[in-house]
Amino acid sequence: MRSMERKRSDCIADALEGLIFDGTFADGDRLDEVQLAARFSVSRTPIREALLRLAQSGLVTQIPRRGVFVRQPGPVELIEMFEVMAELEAVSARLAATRISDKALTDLHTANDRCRLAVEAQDTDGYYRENEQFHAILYRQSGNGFLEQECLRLQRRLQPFRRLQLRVRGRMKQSMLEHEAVVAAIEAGDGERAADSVRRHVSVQGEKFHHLLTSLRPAAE
Amino acid sequence: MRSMERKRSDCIADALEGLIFDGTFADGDRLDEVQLAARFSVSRTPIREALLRLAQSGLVTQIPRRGVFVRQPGPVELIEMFEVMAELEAVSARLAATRISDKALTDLHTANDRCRLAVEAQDTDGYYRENEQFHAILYRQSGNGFLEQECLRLQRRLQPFRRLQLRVRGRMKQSMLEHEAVVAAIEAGDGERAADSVRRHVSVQGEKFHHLLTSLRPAAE
DNA sequence: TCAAGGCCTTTTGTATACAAGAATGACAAT
DNA sequence: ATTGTCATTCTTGTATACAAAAGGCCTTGA
Repeated sequence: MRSMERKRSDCIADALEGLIFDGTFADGDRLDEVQLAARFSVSRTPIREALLRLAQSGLVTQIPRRGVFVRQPGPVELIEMFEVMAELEAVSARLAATRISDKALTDLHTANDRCRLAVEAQDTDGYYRENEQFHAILYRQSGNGFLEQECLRLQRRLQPFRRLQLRVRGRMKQSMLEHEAVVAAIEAGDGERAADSVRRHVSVQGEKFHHLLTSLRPAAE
Repeated sequence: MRSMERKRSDCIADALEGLIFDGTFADGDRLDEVQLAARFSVSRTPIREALLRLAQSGLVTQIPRRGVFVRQPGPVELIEMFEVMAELEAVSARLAATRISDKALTDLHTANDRCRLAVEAQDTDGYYRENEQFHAILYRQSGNGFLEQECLRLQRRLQPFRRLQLRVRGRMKQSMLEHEAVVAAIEAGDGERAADSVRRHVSVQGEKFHHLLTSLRPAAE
């Protein structure tokens, strides 16, 4: 197995991602290299490499000779991202419907059962985790490794927002029902129906989130 | 407008991309930092930043404490990438069919006309350029800026391979016919038909490329 | 008082210096 | 002869030093 050790800059990048996600750094904040260097007790070099990675994944924008700034997607961009996520996942499901293995199908059922348990226990974090697992199986069973990676990438980017919308009352239960529809379609080997189910499932997330946004900021521009 | 100046490391990243695409650096080659620094007459720092960017976009893999190595996608991964490209473009077309503006529709016709001229002139490079323009209009008219960016990103990654498959005899003419079908569907506002046309159009590219690959290496593993 | 220009500070971008890990080669022991 | 171990060396990862550019602030002139 090849070296699993990660560079300091990678750890820092992950840490910064977390700090952005949990709101420590808000949208528009400038990330000062020397401050961060002090905070992590390293020199500017690994900080810069970490920031470069974040810039590539779109979490920050890098304005030459000015600095890097946190860049949270606005409402419009978020809706766009959810739309793309929905389509990517729909493709995954369509492909998975015909390519899925028997074992993976049972895994899918298992994941869904765990989701149900989490719903009954009102365990939002648990539901979030098992839900991710459910979707990850679909990505994997698309039989397209590249598609799988792209799905995971976007899912990761949308993570904090997906999490938020789960807080909407009754959302978890509804989400479960949508899962059932997806599983049924996959089990029937009906690619188009699976795609539609998943697309709707993810689109709803985007809509819920949008609703949440507008209700939180009634007088925003 | 915000600063258009690019850092040296960005230029180097672009240059390295070119060197990888044109085969100067073959698959598996190690990219030595000091050699590259000498070649570009800079220090290791901007080289490292450039390599980091390439690693993020997947052109090279970075093995900690070992170095970075050129990583061209193998046949399997290429097919996977073309499949995803086809689906992304299909989504673009489906959305564009209902969202496209009148002006963009005429632009689409114009781009297609230019493609036709290039075909008649047997101008492969010209066709490639105008074809790109044609597709770019579709991305843009999806009305989803994020989707547009993702399409452009993947298109860029597949660029050298798309170019290759155009060399197949009669491919340009067939490609033109497929374009016509796409335009017709878009004009009719039929999203599903547009999506199917585009999906087929791009899938064919992948298949042609695959055929080209296997014919070039008849005894490969 | 306000505006314009220049200096100074602050911060990024690049170069170099240093440290630590990995590969390679030699040498010894079985 | 082969294998294992140690040391040397080469390369990457990190720290620091230096340069250049952007922004702020003060001064000065109208």
